[in-house]
Amino acid sequence: MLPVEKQMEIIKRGVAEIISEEELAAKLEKSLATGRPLRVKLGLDPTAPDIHLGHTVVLQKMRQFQELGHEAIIILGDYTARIGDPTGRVETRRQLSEEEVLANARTYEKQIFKILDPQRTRVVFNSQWLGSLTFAQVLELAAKYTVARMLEREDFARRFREGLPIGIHEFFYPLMQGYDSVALEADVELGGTDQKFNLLMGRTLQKEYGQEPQVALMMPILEGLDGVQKMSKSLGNYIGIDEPPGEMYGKTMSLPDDLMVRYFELVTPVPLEEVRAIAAGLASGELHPRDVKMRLAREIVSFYHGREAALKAEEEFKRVFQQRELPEEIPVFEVTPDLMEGGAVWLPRLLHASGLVPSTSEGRRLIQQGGVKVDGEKIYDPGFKLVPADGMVIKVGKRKFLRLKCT
RNA sequence: GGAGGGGUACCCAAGUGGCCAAAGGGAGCAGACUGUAAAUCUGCCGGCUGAAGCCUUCGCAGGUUCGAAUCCUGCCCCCUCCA
Repeated sequence: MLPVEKQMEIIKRGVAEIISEEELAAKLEKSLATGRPLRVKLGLDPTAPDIHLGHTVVLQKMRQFQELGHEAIIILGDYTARIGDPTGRVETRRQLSEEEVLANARTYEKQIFKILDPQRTRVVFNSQWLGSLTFAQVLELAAKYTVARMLEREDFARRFREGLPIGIHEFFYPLMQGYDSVALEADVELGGTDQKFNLLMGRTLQKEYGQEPQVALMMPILEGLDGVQKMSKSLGNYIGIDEPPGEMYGKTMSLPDDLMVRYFELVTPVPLEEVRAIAAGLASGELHPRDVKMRLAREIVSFYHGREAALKAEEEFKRVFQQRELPEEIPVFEVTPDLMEGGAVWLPRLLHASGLVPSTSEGRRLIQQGGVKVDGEKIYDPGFKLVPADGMVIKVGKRKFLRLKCT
């Protein structure tokens, strides 16, 4: 194991807040002395099984703990998921069946292990202990906290202040999550900054149950592709870790420049000194932002798909977006007779039929805006009738291609 | 239980009888430029065989009116204050 100072440096990379650093150092000290690794806990809600880069911020941190020799414990909140987290609350979230939770959990595991070392990861379900609590035990747990203190939570406080509804049972979520820490005797709990209250709850409850409180380590919430809102699937501004290399690479390239350093720090394994050098290089103008972003894209794709796939994605990106050439693979669309009128096909209809655009009107608009090319030639006439030829290539916008097939 | 406020397009948010397919912002898309699917600027942004006209949209269902997102009735949902 590395000396405490060195461990601290690695652990502190990218973190938003640690409560508290002194306690963490003390725990590391003790761990080093006794040879007992720290138990690092991370709770995941297996309702939405698709992991994107935003989720990986905290997983990367967990990986760093693993690499330092500590014990990673992933809690799958199946118990929570089956009750149905009401936080979204506009439409009451559907309860998940046991099978669904298990299926999601399996998907989750598969994805998590793209980042974590499965040999050194313990995955547990919190139904294991929460499911067997009696009502009396639940009351005992609930009695350890007060409504006033619950309302300290920013989220609850805001909703309370603004008169938004808070379900009584919602008060139990922090309690349940905190109880997980008690059940596991966690040393450290990881989470996003939005989890602060819940992480602190773990500390409070551990003390109540006579344990040494865990260290709460919060990671920042990663901004999505738009650079403003948090990365989320529903906002569509995400990079999924199961996405194909080309998509991943391209999406990374569409990040606003300002976010590059942050991404290096939070979602890549690039060493800290190097990240600092990159930041400095960008600030001084020594490094070209585009090249830095390409490096970022390469790092991200490599992490999930390997070096080779990353380089291939990069070649493809250069070819299509820098040299404006055709991509290696173009989906083929067969022009069927029913689309044709007198040997030709109305271009917007073709675009619509092939799925390149959602409607012919949209196709017409794109044409008028100069967004459609046929064999490299821009078409401006929305009434354009195309006489299709085998192998003809249609380009819509910057990224959509289609090769025609005629029979 | 009583009094009041509100539900508008992907999101936020204007609009309170015709000028509303509905301001503005964000997101998204396209073009120009470039350094990339950055930034900036410009345009588009319900649907329709093609820009004229038509069809469908402002919580849901009816009604008044030549005409309704806007007025009336009922219903559903959300919020505030009081109890």
